[in-house]
Amino acid sequence: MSPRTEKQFEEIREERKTQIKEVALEIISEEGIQNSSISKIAKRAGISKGLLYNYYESKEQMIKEIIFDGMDQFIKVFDPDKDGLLTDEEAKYFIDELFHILESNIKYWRLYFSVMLQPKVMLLIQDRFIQMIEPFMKTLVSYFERKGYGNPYVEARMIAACLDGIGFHYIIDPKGFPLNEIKKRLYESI
Amino acid sequence: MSPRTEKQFEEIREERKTQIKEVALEIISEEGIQNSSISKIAKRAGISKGLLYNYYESKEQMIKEIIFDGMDQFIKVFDPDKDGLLTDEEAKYFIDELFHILESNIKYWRLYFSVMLQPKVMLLIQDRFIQMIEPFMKTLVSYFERKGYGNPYVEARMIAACLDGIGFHYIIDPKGFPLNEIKKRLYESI
Amino acid sequence: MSPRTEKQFEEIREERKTQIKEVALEIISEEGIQNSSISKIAKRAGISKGLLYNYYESKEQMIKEIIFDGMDQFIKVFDPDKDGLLTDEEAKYFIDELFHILESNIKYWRLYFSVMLQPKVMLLIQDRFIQMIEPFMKTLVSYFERKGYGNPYVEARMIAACLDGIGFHYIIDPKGFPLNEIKKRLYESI
Amino acid sequence: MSPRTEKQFEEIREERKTQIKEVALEIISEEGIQNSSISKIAKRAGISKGLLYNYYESKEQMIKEIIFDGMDQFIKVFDPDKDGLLTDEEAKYFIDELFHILESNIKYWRLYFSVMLQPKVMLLIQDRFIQMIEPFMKTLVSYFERKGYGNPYVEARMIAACLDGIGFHYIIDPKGFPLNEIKKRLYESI
DNA sequence: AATGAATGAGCCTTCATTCAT
DNA sequence: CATGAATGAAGGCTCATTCAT
Repeated sequence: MSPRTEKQFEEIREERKTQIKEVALEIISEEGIQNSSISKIAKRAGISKGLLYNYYESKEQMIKEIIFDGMDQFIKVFDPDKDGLLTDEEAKYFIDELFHILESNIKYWRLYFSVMLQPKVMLLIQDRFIQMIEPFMKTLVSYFERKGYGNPYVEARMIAACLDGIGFHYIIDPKGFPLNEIKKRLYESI
Repeated sequence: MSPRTEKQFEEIREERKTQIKEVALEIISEEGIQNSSISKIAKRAGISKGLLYNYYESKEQMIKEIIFDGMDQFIKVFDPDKDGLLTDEEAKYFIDELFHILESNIKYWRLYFSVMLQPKVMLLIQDRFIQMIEPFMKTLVSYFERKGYGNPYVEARMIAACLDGIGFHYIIDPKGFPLNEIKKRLYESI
Repeated sequence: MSPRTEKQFEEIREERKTQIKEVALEIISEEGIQNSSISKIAKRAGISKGLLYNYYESKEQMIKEIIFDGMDQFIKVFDPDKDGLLTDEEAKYFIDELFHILESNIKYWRLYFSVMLQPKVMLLIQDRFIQMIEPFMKTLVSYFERKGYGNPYVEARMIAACLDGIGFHYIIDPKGFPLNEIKKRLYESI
Repeated sequence: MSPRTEKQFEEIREERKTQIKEVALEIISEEGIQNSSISKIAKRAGISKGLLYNYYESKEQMIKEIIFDGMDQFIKVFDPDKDGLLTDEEAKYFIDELFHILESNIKYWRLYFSVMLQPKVMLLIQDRFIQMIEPFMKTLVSYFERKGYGNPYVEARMIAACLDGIGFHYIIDPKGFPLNEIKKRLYESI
């Protein structure tokens, strides 16, 4: 049994952090950011408050990391080859994936919308957010350009808004919202 | 000095309530419901915390009243003759008005989205909300039925989601979002 | 119609004050001193808070007056001819009257015991209280002296304590406490 | 430094809880339940308000625990062999003990009387109180029955009331009240 | 690495009292 | 005499964060 290398420690640390984030996201999605106390999170994660602060310097930081994780996931599915060109196939793939993420991760999206509505919190993640959203918009615009739309920029903002609207309505009413039909309906629009 | 008449008191009350509601809405739109403390609201309104409770029996009640005010405004502009039939003209009028309200009342819409995301707050207004949204959806569905859409219900949910998405994007980025172009773009879709 | 004399004004004032005191005592006996806000009292008395302060300079003063009123009532029935001599007849009369006061004025006695338990409040009424209780005790002692008791002072303190105990138990459990039988039982002891 | 063991934490908790209860009882006995704020208690105990809530989930709970502690003490001394039969010897022992408890724990008895007078607080402890007082009364009644009293129930209520009266007068005036003589006087009555 | 006791600022709310009218 | 709007201090409670062990 050789002593654990630094890398192994790092891995263990990351695993722990991920576990904590999962618990935190769960609680936040159940009760909102403000009602999710560090105490609750630590307790459900099975660790002490003190230890939690060993992993995250503050509640704010922890939430930031959770949000960033979600963003990363989003970036992965959009324009996967990062060539800035969205083929028809990639567009369909993107929508499929987006709806998949939405469905499989309601908790995250509740947090996402919550954060967007709190300017003070938004400030914390703004840079990263823009960094995520910009290539997305550019690619979309160029996509609609190639499709020959009169005002591709407006079209891009329109589709982006609609996608958020769909996400919003889905998380508000996950059982009632006809997510699949909406997805099919979307195929026709793009 | 004779005491103030009942009418004078009534006037004072109305003015104060309105003033408080305005300040509260402003702060809520800046910081979210949870971060808007009674202290902050009272301070910005230039009154004591105690006085606020002279006008609203609780923070909850205050928020409820603010939300209801906004709902009333919304109800007024949709299907104004309340016949359940949305003519093409009325549809256009509705969109115009909706965008107008949106533009002139960003603060309220921030509150609206905040509320939607907080089940606890939603509970407070659920009844009134359903009462507002149901005829809206019914009318929309019948509108798309008459237009010959294959799945009018999905179409209605789609448009509702998109409208919310547009609102959402607008309040997040009021300066950058091309509201007018989006409006025109919407005319074509309906 | 001659203008009201000062005396008449004084009478009206006294009537009002009495009415307020009655309401106050009622509320206090229902909810305790602390939970009886000036607002509630004024509202139930049908006047404004401001006016109440016209009659009493503070809540404390008002309560003081209510307590003093009760004491006066008590003094009246004990040794009515104020000769310091308690005849057997007067003793019986006193007990009768005491039990009558107790029964007909539970509200007051709740307040009385409450006040006795709050040293800070007691301080306010101490002087008057001693002034009331001293002749009572003296008379009692001399009564038991004449009866030939070995330790008349102890006997007096004993009976005084028991009377308070009876009052206490009665107000705690007015329906269950056998007040009449206890009264008869008392006749035998004196 | 290794973290504290569970046992160490338990010890700290026990000590703190006891310390808090002592201070709370002291303040309550000085100012009554309603005037004893958590602030005052925490301040005199030399801890922060927040910490108090680490030990008691509410002011109510804290008071409940304090009251129950006192009740337990009382139950111990009455009819110690729990056979429901009070011998003459046990009766004397009980009185001795009762007076001893009274003398050594004035603060608690102030609380006891306070609680009796506050229906809201009484509700919290009613069950436990009845459970305590019922066997006491039953035993008393049967005691007087065996002694051949005409109305043993009335006699029991009478003695109970007198005992409370004595307690009441003692806590109101601990220095002046002739507790020892009263005790001797009581021996004769039973 | 790990614990949870401890802090302190802040939250919502209540209420005796004052004061312009 | 009469009103109730307005104040300000205090009350019960919560919670992110720190720290001795």
